[in-house]
Amino acid sequence: MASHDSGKPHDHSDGTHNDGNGNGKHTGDAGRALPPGRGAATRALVLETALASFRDQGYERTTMRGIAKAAGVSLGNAYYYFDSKEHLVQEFYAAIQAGHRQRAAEALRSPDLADRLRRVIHAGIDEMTPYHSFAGSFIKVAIPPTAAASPFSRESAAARDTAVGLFRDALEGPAGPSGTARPTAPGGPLAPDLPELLWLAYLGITLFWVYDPSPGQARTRQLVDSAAPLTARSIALTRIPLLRSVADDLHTLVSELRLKGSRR
Amino acid sequence: MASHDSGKPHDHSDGTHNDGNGNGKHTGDAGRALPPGRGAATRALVLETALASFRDQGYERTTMRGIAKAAGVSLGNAYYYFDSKEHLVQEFYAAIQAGHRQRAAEALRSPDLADRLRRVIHAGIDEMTPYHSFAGSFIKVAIPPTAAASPFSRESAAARDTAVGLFRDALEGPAGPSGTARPTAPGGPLAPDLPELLWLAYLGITLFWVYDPSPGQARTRQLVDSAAPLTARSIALTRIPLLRSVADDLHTLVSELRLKGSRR
DNA sequence: CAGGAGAGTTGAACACGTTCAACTTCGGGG
DNA sequence: CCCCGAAGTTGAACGTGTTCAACTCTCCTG
Repeated sequence: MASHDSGKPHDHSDGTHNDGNGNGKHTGDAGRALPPGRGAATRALVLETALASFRDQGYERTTMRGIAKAAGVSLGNAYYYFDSKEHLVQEFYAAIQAGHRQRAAEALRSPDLADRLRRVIHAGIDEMTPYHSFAGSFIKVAIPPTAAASPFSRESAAARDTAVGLFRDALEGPAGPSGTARPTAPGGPLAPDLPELLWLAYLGITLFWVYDPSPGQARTRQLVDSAAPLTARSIALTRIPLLRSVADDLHTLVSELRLKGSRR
Repeated sequence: MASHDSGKPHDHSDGTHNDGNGNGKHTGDAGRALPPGRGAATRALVLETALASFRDQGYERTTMRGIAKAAGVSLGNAYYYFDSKEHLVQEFYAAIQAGHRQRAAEALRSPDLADRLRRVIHAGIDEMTPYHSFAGSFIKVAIPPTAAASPFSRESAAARDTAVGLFRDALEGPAGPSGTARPTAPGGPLAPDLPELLWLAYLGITLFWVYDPSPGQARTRQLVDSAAPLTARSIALTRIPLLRSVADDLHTLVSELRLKGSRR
């Protein structure tokens, strides 16, 4: 059932890809509310209400009826903009990831690869920390491979690309004075795959974090501190046959998973 | 709410641990139906019906009302024996794990550690394979750390111990002719933790399997074939400082996770 | 044999996520 | 000025997991 993907609100122009502007997330605040879609304000209102509810009630206790009521719209209206509660969670992830990107900006300027990795990952954990108590319920929505909120889903493609790009930047390091070549770009036979592999490892760390019962998730922090320099060192050693073959296996795997993700 | 854990059916003797017989899972078939608890037959009936429904409809499409109807009992009666749909899934996991244990028996007789590991893990995948298409929804129930069906939950303690024991057996290898010392028991500084670590790795492989889109999950099979000998080799190398420190980190982590699991 | 305590069982009822046919609003063409 | 179609909006209704007060049955006690 429901094999056709809808994308309800702005779905004019049947077959085309809707590249132009269509996806007007939210207008500035509440100023001009006409050209970018009259319902954009409503959409933004519902979304903000939902995110706030997620923030201080968690996933389970957040109710579609509650969101609608708090936003002052009808239940059905919330569903007009978001196909499901799960899609709301997807937006939640997107928001977190935008925050991650922002927090990580400074870390990317470090000259040392291990340091960049370490700080980028810590930045992600910083961003997620307020939600740790709800993480268990949130991850439930993201885990099923067929879920829209899955990191591998087609719906998450944009967020995924941004996240992978973040690790690409971390690998490449800061650009020198204008025109200078990057000093620390790591080479190696599987360099093109590294951003995605690091992102995958980051997902693993996130899973670890979800289960981490230590106060303030200190153990996750420690894991990051240990793993970052080790990873940086390993990257320099990908020429060694043993590591090389493991990396090749991982590469093939990631390719297949990517295939799966783009299908749905 | 509902902070008190019930364990409804056979809950006589308030404070004691209920060690004697209490947990009569199912009587033989339908013969004598008196001493082991009059409702044991009903419980078994509901459970079997539920497992069958899981098997050929998956988790989502299986309905508590559907189970009750198919079993010929009322909805509330099903809830009398199983606190929630999730607890039914937990029994499902237990059943799979029992099947795993059985399938793995032969593999444990191999004299080579890598071979034992490989075959034990393959046996587990064999057991799960019929459910791969539903695995996404099943794992959703097991992922939240607070879930009863979580591998780390107190409710899963028995199943967890059995699974860890399976890997302990795989590590120790077959006993020689009666009275002979085991030939291949691996030593090393963190030997006591190895069973649990292997079980943890097995969970990771299971997660991989859930996401594996390759036909027949061939890639998971290949991963197992690659990882098993590599793991066996690594176990012999735990004296090397680098691996040793990683192992120590993992040890502390596992200890903390175990704490978390026993709380709830 | 009467009584009763507890296991076993029932179906109504609740809150939730989701769907849907109908209604309202709005902008532009006749 | 009216009207039309699309965007936006509404609340009822469906099926779900779960809870609960009440009922029946069984067996033991007196």
